[in-house]
Amino acid sequence: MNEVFRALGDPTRREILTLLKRRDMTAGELAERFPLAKSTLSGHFNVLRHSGLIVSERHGTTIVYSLNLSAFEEALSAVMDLLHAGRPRPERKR
Amino acid sequence: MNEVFRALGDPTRREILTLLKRRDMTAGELAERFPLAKSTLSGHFNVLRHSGLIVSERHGTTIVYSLNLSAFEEALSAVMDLLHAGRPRPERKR
DNA sequence: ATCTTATTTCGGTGTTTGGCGAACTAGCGA
DNA sequence: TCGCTAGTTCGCCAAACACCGAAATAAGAT
Repeated sequence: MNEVFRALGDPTRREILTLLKRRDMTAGELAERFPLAKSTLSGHFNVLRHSGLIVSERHGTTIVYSLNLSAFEEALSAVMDLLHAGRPRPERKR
Repeated sequence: MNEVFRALGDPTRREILTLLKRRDMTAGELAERFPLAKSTLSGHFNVLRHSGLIVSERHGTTIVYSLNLSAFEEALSAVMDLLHAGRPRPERKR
Protein backbone atom coordinates (compact mmCIF):
# COMPACT_ATOMS: atom_id res chain seq x y z
CA MET A 1 0.00 0.00 0.00
CA ASN A 2 2.90 2.26 0.81
CA GLU A 3 4.19 1.63 -2.69
CA VAL A 4 0.84 2.44 -4.20
CA PHE A 5 0.68 5.87 -2.63
CA ARG A 6 4.24 6.63 -3.62
CA ALA A 7 3.46 5.60 -7.19
CA LEU A 8 0.41 7.84 -7.27
CA GLY A 9 2.51 10.72 -5.98
CA ASP A 10 4.04 11.50 -9.36
CA PRO A 11 1.98 13.37 -12.00
CA THR A 12 3.55 11.55 -14.93
CA ARG A 13 2.67 8.20 -13.42
CA ARG A 14 -0.89 9.28 -12.80
CA GLU A 15 -1.15 10.33 -16.41
CA ILE A 16 0.14 6.95 -17.50
CA LEU A 17 -2.66 5.42 -15.47
CA THR A 18 -5.33 7.63 -17.00
CA LEU A 19 -4.08 6.62 -20.44
CA LEU A 20 -4.21 2.96 -19.49
CA LYS A 21 -7.70 3.25 -18.16
CA ARG A 22 -8.87 3.77 -21.73
CA ARG A 23 -7.04 0.84 -23.23
CA ASP A 24 -3.99 -1.32 -22.87
CA MET A 25 -0.93 0.22 -24.45
CA THR A 26 2.61 -0.79 -25.30
CA ALA A 27 5.61 0.87 -23.70
CA GLY A 28 6.31 2.66 -26.98
CA GLU A 29 2.78 3.94 -27.43
CA LEU A 30 2.82 5.31 -23.92
CA ALA A 31 6.25 6.87 -24.34
CA GLU A 32 5.05 8.74 -27.44
CA ARG A 33 2.60 10.64 -25.27
CA PHE A 34 5.27 12.20 -23.10
CA PRO A 35 8.12 14.61 -23.77
CA LEU A 36 10.45 12.31 -21.86
CA ALA A 37 13.11 9.81 -22.80
CA LYS A 38 11.99 6.23 -23.17
CA SER A 39 14.34 5.20 -20.42
CA THR A 40 12.65 7.65 -18.09
CA LEU A 41 9.24 6.24 -18.90
CA SER A 42 10.56 2.75 -18.43
CA GLY A 43 11.51 3.76 -14.91
CA HIS A 44 7.98 4.95 -14.26
CA PHE A 45 6.60 1.67 -15.57
CA ASN A 46 8.79 -0.14 -13.09
CA VAL A 47 7.51 1.89 -10.16
CA LEU A 48 3.93 1.31 -11.23
CA ARG A 49 4.54 -2.38 -11.73
CA HIS A 50 6.16 -2.83 -8.35
CA SER A 51 3.28 -0.98 -6.73
CA GLY A 52 0.94 -3.45 -8.38
CA LEU A 53 -1.07 -0.76 -10.13
CA ILE A 54 -0.21 -2.09 -13.58
CA VAL A 55 0.82 -5.39 -15.06
CA SER A 56 2.91 -6.12 -18.13
CA GLU A 57 2.78 -8.84 -20.71
CA ARG A 58 5.25 -9.43 -23.46
CA HIS A 59 3.88 -9.93 -26.97
CA GLY A 60 6.70 -10.66 -29.33
CA THR A 61 8.97 -7.66 -29.24
CA THR A 62 6.51 -5.34 -27.60
CA ILE A 63 5.41 -5.14 -24.00
CA VAL A 64 1.80 -4.35 -23.27
CA TYR A 65 0.89 -2.58 -20.08
CA SER A 66 -2.53 -2.66 -18.51
CA LEU A 67 -4.21 -1.51 -15.33
CA ASN A 68 -4.54 -3.85 -12.39
CA LEU A 69 -7.96 -2.96 -11.11
CA SER A 70 -7.71 -4.76 -7.78
CA ALA A 71 -4.76 -2.58 -6.76
CA PHE A 72 -7.02 0.38 -7.36
CA GLU A 73 -9.69 -1.11 -5.19
CA GLU A 74 -7.14 -1.24 -2.40
CA ALA A 75 -6.08 2.34 -2.91
CA LEU A 76 -9.69 3.32 -2.94
CA SER A 77 -10.51 1.67 0.35
CA ALA A 78 -7.33 3.08 1.86
CA VAL A 79 -8.53 6.59 1.10
CA MET A 80 -11.94 5.61 2.36
CA ASP A 81 -10.38 4.48 5.61
CA LEU A 82 -8.86 7.90 5.96
CA LEU A 83 -12.24 9.42 5.17
CA HIS A 84 -14.71 7.48 7.27
CA ALA A 85 -13.54 8.63 10.65
CA GLY A 86 -13.87 6.32 13.61
CA ARG A 87 -15.01 3.35 11.62
CA PRO A 88 -12.18 0.85 11.79
CA ARG A 89 -12.30 -1.60 8.95
CA PRO A 90 -12.61 -5.19 10.01
CA GLU A 91 -11.14 -7.85 7.78
CA ARG A 92 -7.48 -8.25 7.08
CA LYS A 93 -6.19 -10.33 9.92
CA ARG A 94 -2.58 -10.24 11.00
CA MET B 1 -5.21 17.73 -6.50
CA ASN B 2 -1.60 17.30 -7.47
CA GLU B 3 -0.62 18.56 -4.04
CA VAL B 4 -3.00 16.12 -2.41
CA PHE B 5 -1.40 13.11 -4.01
CA ARG B 6 2.07 14.34 -3.17
CA ALA B 7 1.00 14.84 0.44
CA LEU B 8 -0.41 11.32 0.64
CA GLY B 9 2.82 9.95 -0.77
CA ASP B 10 4.67 10.12 2.53
CA PRO B 11 3.99 7.46 5.22
CA THR B 12 4.53 9.87 8.10
CA ARG B 13 1.96 12.25 6.68
CA ARG B 14 -0.55 9.46 6.21
CA GLU B 15 -0.05 8.50 9.83
CA ILE B 16 -0.67 12.07 10.88
CA LEU B 17 -3.94 11.90 8.99
CA THR B 18 -5.01 8.65 10.62
CA LEU B 19 -4.31 10.20 14.02
CA LEU B 20 -6.36 13.25 13.13
CA LYS B 21 -9.27 11.17 11.95
CA ARG B 22 -9.83 10.13 15.57
CA ARG B 23 -9.70 13.60 17.00
CA ASP B 24 -8.26 17.06 16.53
CA MET B 25 -4.77 17.37 17.96
CA THR B 26 -2.24 20.10 18.67
CA ALA B 27 1.11 20.20 16.91
CA GLY B 28 2.78 19.09 20.12
CA GLU B 29 0.46 16.17 20.72
CA LEU B 30 1.07 14.98 17.20
CA ALA B 31 4.82 15.45 17.45
CA GLU B 32 4.91 13.26 20.59
CA ARG B 33 3.68 10.33 18.51
CA PHE B 34 6.68 10.35 16.20
CA PRO B 35 10.39 9.79 16.72
CA LEU B 36 11.10 12.94 14.71
CA ALA B 37 12.12 16.46 15.54
CA LYS B 38 9.34 18.99 15.98
CA SER B 39 10.70 21.00 13.11
CA THR B 40 10.39 17.98 10.87
CA LEU B 41 6.79 17.45 11.86
CA SER B 42 6.11 21.12 11.35
CA GLY B 43 7.28 20.67 7.79
CA HIS B 44 4.84 17.81 7.31
CA PHE B 45 2.03 19.94 8.72
CA ASN B 46 2.85 22.57 6.14
CA VAL B 47 2.69 20.13 3.27
CA LEU B 48 -0.64 18.78 4.52
CA ARG B 49 -2.00 22.26 5.03
CA HIS B 50 -1.00 23.43 1.58
CA SER B 51 -2.57 20.34 0.07
CA GLY B 52 -5.79 21.26 1.85
CA LEU B 53 -6.02 17.93 3.67
CA ILE B 54 -5.82 19.56 7.10
CA VAL B 55 -6.60 22.94 8.57
CA SER B 56 -5.05 24.70 11.54
CA GLU B 57 -6.47 26.99 14.16
CA ARG B 58 -4.56 28.87 16.78
CA HIS B 59 -5.79 28.59 20.37
CA GLY B 60 -3.66 30.71 22.61
CA THR B 61 -0.16 29.36 22.37
CA THR B 62 -1.15 26.07 20.82
CA ILE B 63 -2.15 25.26 17.27
CA VAL B 64 -4.87 22.71 16.72
CA TYR B 65 -4.86 20.65 13.53
CA SER B 66 -7.88 18.90 12.13
CA LEU B 67 -8.87 17.01 9.01
CA ASN B 68 -10.49 18.77 6.12
CA LEU B 69 -12.99 16.19 4.96
CA SER B 70 -13.88 17.84 1.67
CA ALA B 71 -10.28 17.51 0.48
CA PHE B 72 -10.62 13.81 1.12
CA GLU B 73 -13.78 13.66 -0.89
CA GLU B 74 -11.80 15.09 -3.78
CA ALA B 75 -8.98 12.60 -3.37
CA LEU B 76 -11.55 9.86 -3.20
CA SER B 77 -13.27 10.81 -6.41
CA ALA B 78 -9.90 11.27 -8.10
CA VAL B 79 -9.03 7.67 -7.35
CA MET B 80 -12.50 6.68 -8.44
CA ASP B 81 -11.95 8.45 -11.73
CA LEU B 82 -8.80 6.44 -12.21
CA LEU B 83 -10.75 3.33 -11.35
CA HIS B 84 -14.12 3.48 -13.00
CA ALA B 85 -14.76 6.08 -15.67
CA GLY B 86 -13.55 4.70 -18.91
CA ARG B 87 -12.37 1.14 -19.04
CA PRO B 88 -14.80 -1.28 -20.59
CA ARG B 89 -17.00 1.40 -22.05
CA PRO B 90 -19.13 -0.30 -24.70
CA GLU B 91 -20.13 3.20 -25.78
CA ARG B 92 -23.65 3.02 -27.03
CA LYS B 93 -24.16 3.99 -30.64
CA ARG B 94 -26.02 7.12 -31.58
C1' DA C 1 24.00 -15.17 -38.46
C1' DT C 2 22.77 -10.42 -38.91
C1' DC C 3 19.77 -6.58 -38.86
C1' DT C 4 16.05 -4.02 -36.99
C1' DT C 5 12.71 -2.71 -33.73
C1' DA C 6 11.05 -2.47 -28.96
C1' DT C 7 12.29 -1.95 -24.49
C1' DT C 8 15.09 -2.20 -20.34
C1' DT C 9 19.24 -1.51 -17.59
C1' DC C 10 23.26 1.22 -16.41
C1' DG C 11 25.99 5.20 -14.94
C1' DG C 12 25.73 9.79 -14.20
C1' DT C 13 23.74 14.48 -13.03
C1' DG C 14 20.78 18.13 -11.14
C1' DT C 15 16.79 18.78 -8.14
C1' DT C 16 13.67 17.66 -4.48
C1' DT C 17 12.79 15.76 -0.15
C1' DG C 18 13.04 14.47 4.69
C1' DG C 19 15.67 14.98 8.38
C1' DC C 20 18.21 17.76 12.06
C1' DG C 21 19.46 21.54 15.48
C1' DA C 22 19.57 26.38 16.23
C1' DA C 23 17.44 30.59 15.99
C1' DC C 24 13.14 33.05 15.78
C1' DT C 25 8.06 34.35 16.76
C1' DA C 26 3.65 34.21 19.37
C1' DG C 27 1.04 34.30 23.38
C1' DC C 28 0.58 33.80 28.31
C1' DG C 29 1.35 34.68 33.15
C1' DA C 30 4.27 36.52 37.00
C1' DT D 1 9.16 43.68 31.58
C1' DC D 2 11.01 38.92 31.76
C1' DG D 3 10.71 34.24 31.30
C1' DC D 4 8.32 30.11 29.87
C1' DT D 5 6.07 27.18 26.60
C1' DA D 6 4.30 25.99 21.88
C1' DG D 7 5.37 26.20 17.20
C1' DT D 8 7.54 27.71 13.12
C1' DT D 9 11.27 29.14 10.04
C1' DC D 10 16.11 28.86 8.60
C1' DG D 11 20.40 26.80 6.92
C1' DC D 12 22.42 22.72 6.17
C1' DC D 13 23.20 17.74 4.77
C1' DA D 14 22.35 13.08 2.97
C1' DA D 15 19.32 10.17 0.61
C1' DA D 16 15.96 9.62 -2.90
C1' DC D 17 14.17 10.94 -7.26
C1' DA D 18 13.42 12.21 -12.14
C1' DC D 19 15.79 12.61 -15.94
C1' DC D 20 19.11 11.69 -19.77
C1' DG D 21 22.00 9.14 -23.36
C1' DA D 22 24.47 5.04 -24.12
C1' DA D 23 24.88 0.25 -23.76
C1' DA D 24 22.52 -4.10 -23.19
C1' DT D 25 18.71 -7.46 -23.99
C1' DA D 26 14.93 -9.67 -26.48
C1' DA D 27 12.60 -11.35 -30.29
C1' DG D 28 11.02 -11.33 -34.97
C1' DA D 29 12.53 -10.71 -39.90
C1' DT D 30 15.88 -11.18 -43.61
